[in-house]
Amino acid sequence: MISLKSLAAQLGLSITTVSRALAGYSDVAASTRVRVETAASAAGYRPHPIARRLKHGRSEAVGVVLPAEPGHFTDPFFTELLVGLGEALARADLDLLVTAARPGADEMKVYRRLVEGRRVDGIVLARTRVKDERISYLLDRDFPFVTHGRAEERRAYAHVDADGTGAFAAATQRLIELGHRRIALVNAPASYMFARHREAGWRQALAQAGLPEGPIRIGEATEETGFVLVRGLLESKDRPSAILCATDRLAVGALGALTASGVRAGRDISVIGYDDLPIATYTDPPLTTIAQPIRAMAGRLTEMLLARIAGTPADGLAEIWPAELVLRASHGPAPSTVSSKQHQGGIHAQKKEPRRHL
Amino acid sequence: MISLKSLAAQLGLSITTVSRALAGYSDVAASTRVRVETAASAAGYRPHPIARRLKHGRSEAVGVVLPAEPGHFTDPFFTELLVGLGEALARADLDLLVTAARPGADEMKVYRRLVEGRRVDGIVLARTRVKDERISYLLDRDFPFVTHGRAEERRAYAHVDADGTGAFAAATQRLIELGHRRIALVNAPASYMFARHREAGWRQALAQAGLPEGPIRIGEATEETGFVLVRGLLESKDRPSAILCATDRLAVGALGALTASGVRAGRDISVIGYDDLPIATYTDPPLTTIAQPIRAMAGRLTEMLLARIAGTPADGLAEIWPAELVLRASHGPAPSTVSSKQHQGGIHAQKKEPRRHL
DNA sequence: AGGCTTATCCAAATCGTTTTGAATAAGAAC
DNA sequence: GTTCTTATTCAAAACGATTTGGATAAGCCT
Repeated sequence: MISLKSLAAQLGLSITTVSRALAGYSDVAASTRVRVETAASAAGYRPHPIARRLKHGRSEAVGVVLPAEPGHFTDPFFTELLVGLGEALARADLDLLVTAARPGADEMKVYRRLVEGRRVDGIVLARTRVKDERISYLLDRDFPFVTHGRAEERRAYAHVDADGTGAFAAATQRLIELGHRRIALVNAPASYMFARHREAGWRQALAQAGLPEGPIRIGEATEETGFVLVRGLLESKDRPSAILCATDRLAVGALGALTASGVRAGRDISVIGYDDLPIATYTDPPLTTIAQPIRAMAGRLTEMLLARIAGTPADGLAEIWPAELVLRASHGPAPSTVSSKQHQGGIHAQKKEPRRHL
Repeated sequence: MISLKSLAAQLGLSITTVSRALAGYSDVAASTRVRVETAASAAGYRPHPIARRLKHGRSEAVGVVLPAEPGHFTDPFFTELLVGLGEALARADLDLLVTAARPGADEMKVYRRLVEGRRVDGIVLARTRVKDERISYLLDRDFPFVTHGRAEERRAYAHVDADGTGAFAAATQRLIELGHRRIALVNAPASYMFARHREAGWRQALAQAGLPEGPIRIGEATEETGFVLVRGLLESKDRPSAILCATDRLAVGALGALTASGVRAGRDISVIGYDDLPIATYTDPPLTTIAQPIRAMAGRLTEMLLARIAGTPADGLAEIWPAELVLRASHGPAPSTVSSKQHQGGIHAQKKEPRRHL
């Protein structure tokens, strides 16, 4: 509310001295510094952020663009990332600017507005795509940014990603050990890098076991898609005994489709998801899934972004974090082997081995 | 990238003229205006937002504070609100500033930072509480804000809310019509205004039917709470035949508890939620719940906030919107009456009466 | 021709900081 | 007593826009 000018007038000092006293410069007498500091805190003085930003040529803000699909709710993954970023950025005294844009035509306009309108000092990208126009645009402009996820891009860019390939390979391998021979993949569109990684993990484990690839179905990562795709899978002739879903939302829809068809999830058909949403514990049966520490990753992304803004080159800033397989009851032994083998995994999995790292 | 100064120099005009030409003032010759406009668009000139903000004394931003519970994911309701606000604000060329704060001690500090640090021109509040410190603080300061939800506050404040009372009364009444006599309420903490409203609706319908109040259980609005509370309810001596849950997340936990106890939801015990999250269609059974048009409400909230920022008094700015009961299969006739009466509602409810307004 | 509009342009002030480059005074060194 | 440090303070110039209050010149009227 009070400005530096009035504070200076009130103290009988120049604006310069007051400013420098508060900024901790050594060229102001200790006695005046104390006098200024007490007056400042008494008056509740805070430097006007906008004036400081103008002077410094920085916006002290970081941008995130939420994908605003017309009908759908936003993925909880995004919110979680947002909270993590918000907390970490607040510590660095940076604002988090959130925009919503429907992916497609509008989207790049929104990014251009942020960058060319100098509204933010840096950008956080998520849900990266294989050929990600946003990444090439920001690299071209040499604008600081970090991504959650990777992309096909030869130039270096700062990123943190979960090892979706490793996680899905481990999940697939576990299903194979449980006797499953036809393991389907319900995936998000191949344009998303995370979909590609998870698919690679699935393929890798199948190949390693010498198994043929199970059926693949692809659609947007929503519950509805999961429902529709799995319903189709149940009717197909190469009906799988296990289904890997690229996200928990797909898995929830998958469980719904199984239930609607009278198929017992975790017994007749195993389902594994990815994200470990809070819902996953309370589906019927509880969903076996893969967890990534989103908030911690958001913290690391923030550190990287601050470094990039400060001028650090992107070269070394790349980390792949392990993702954790969370065993619950939506998976179990393949039906054909259930009589011969001891029941492992399945409904008791959670008790026996509550959480295990990859 | 280019400043007004350099653009003016390039054109051989003064800064003033260029500025006024672009702002559309009448005191610049038509010919110069065209010349300026073409040069500006050729150079890709955009006024530096920070400079404009400093000059205008506005921050051109609106703040929202996300509740960042340490362990839990953020409620999808909030994200949906965020997306709606983001879209509407972008149209008004305002930034949306998102901060995360754990409710409690930190929280007011965050709001004070936004207000006293002049970081935003207005604030959007959600999940209002009965005695809401945030509201009284903002009113005391005469700072523009709008709320999703109401509070106990005699002064006027701009708000949009759903008629949770009406919706829960209608839901309860429907359960009563289906023969339920003991209808429990699994509620969020009474400090939340939405919890109080929904409870009032439940009470109202019970009183109107001359029924005694069923058991009440209260806890934070998470799946886990719903699970724990409903498990307790099943063991209690006054076990209900229907459970109203204040949110879908509670309802999801409730369904989990029923399943874990071998109780058939929608047949043995009816469950109704509130929010119509995407998950609600895919629970087993699909969840009967109440939907509010969050994005549209966010749009209206934005309009109100813009008006408040422009100086409109808060007096007339108050709207209660109807909420829609979405009939699915998690509710049905009370078990004791199922043999005598025709099966109505229940699993077929969705087909017979897919969506009905209150 | 002198006065009055009208049209067009611009210098300078302002928003609230930060920072550069002195200016001043006091004490130390000669 | 002069010069040189050192300590302390401040005026003024930025940052990039908007806006006030002229200034200038041309056209019109009497």
